[in-house]
Amino acid sequence: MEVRPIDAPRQPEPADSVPYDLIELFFFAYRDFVGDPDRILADYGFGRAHHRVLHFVQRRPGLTIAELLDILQITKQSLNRVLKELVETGYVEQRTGRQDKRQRHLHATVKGQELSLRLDQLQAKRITAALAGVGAESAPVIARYLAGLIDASERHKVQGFLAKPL
Amino acid sequence: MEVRPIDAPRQPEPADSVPYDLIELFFFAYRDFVGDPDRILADYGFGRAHHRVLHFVQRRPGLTIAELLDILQITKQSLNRVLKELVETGYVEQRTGRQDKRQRHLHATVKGQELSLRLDQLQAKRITAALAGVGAESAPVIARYLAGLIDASERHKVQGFLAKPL
DNA sequence: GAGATATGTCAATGATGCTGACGTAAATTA
DNA sequence: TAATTTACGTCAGCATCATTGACATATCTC
Repeated sequence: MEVRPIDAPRQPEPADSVPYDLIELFFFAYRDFVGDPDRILADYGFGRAHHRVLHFVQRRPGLTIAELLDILQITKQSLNRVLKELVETGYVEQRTGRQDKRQRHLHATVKGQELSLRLDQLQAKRITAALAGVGAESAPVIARYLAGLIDASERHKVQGFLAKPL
Repeated sequence: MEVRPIDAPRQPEPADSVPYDLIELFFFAYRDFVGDPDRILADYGFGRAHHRVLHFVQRRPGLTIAELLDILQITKQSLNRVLKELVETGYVEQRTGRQDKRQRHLHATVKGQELSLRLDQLQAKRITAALAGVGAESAPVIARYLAGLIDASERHKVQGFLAKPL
């Protein structure tokens, strides 16, 4: 009564066109990449979502809610919870827009900058070590590869975003 | 009464040792990388966790529960729910070990292999396109970079895992 | 036979996301 | 000026994926 699965022909037609190693390495690498910050964030009662918000706010002082939503691609309800917590605990500050008073410009406080930098440095350390293993001259190739993985429709926006780090 | 955040000195000491572009590209790339499968999985009532289980079971026929837990690094309670669903819907099959009857050896059914391949091919397509952008000869460098991001304590295990795709 | 091991399961909880609906203030446009 | 749109906030409910802790069962090992 048991349906015998066939273990043999796993790649029916497209032969070995599937780069399984890159797929799996990406999974493992991302898992460990976010693992370091996760452990620290837990001490603050924060999660990965808080890190993302804090990171982008710190990197782009004056960012508006709408811009942040566009970057993170989550709903405003999802953002609101974590952002509210970051504001209430003094890591992020909101300033009403001078030109457009409907907007809220986000800024990391000194406390927020310190935490953000601490977390980013953990990831930087990991990246630097990995780069050292392949030669730092490969950094641009890796950056272009990662950019190539981004949705084509998003790529231009992201690259513009990266271009102006301030 | 308002604490003025300072936007200027964002990198107090370590200057520009933080590779922000690689940090952010990794985030965006991973987000879109898992986005494709996510949309399809939703049609099946599955989530990302189901994909991960199905993928590794398909790649490693005969995998035991303990081995799978070690790969995914989640608790058995977390695994149990998604695995049970995959078994009940006929994507994965469990076979009691012949030598050690306590073990459950996991196998993807034909149906499971088809779904797994379909999802993996989506990611493969994205990877192939990104590789084409940087030149396919860079694949080994990228693979080594990603391996370098993995926890040193895990790296050997993962690389051994990748080596024998069976 | 005792203890360790592999797995399964119940219950409660938390983090992160979602949809839908509604409200308010401010900007824009007719 | 009046109507509409935009930017943001919030309430309520829900889904997924993860957690911890406790306990049960079958099987293997010593």
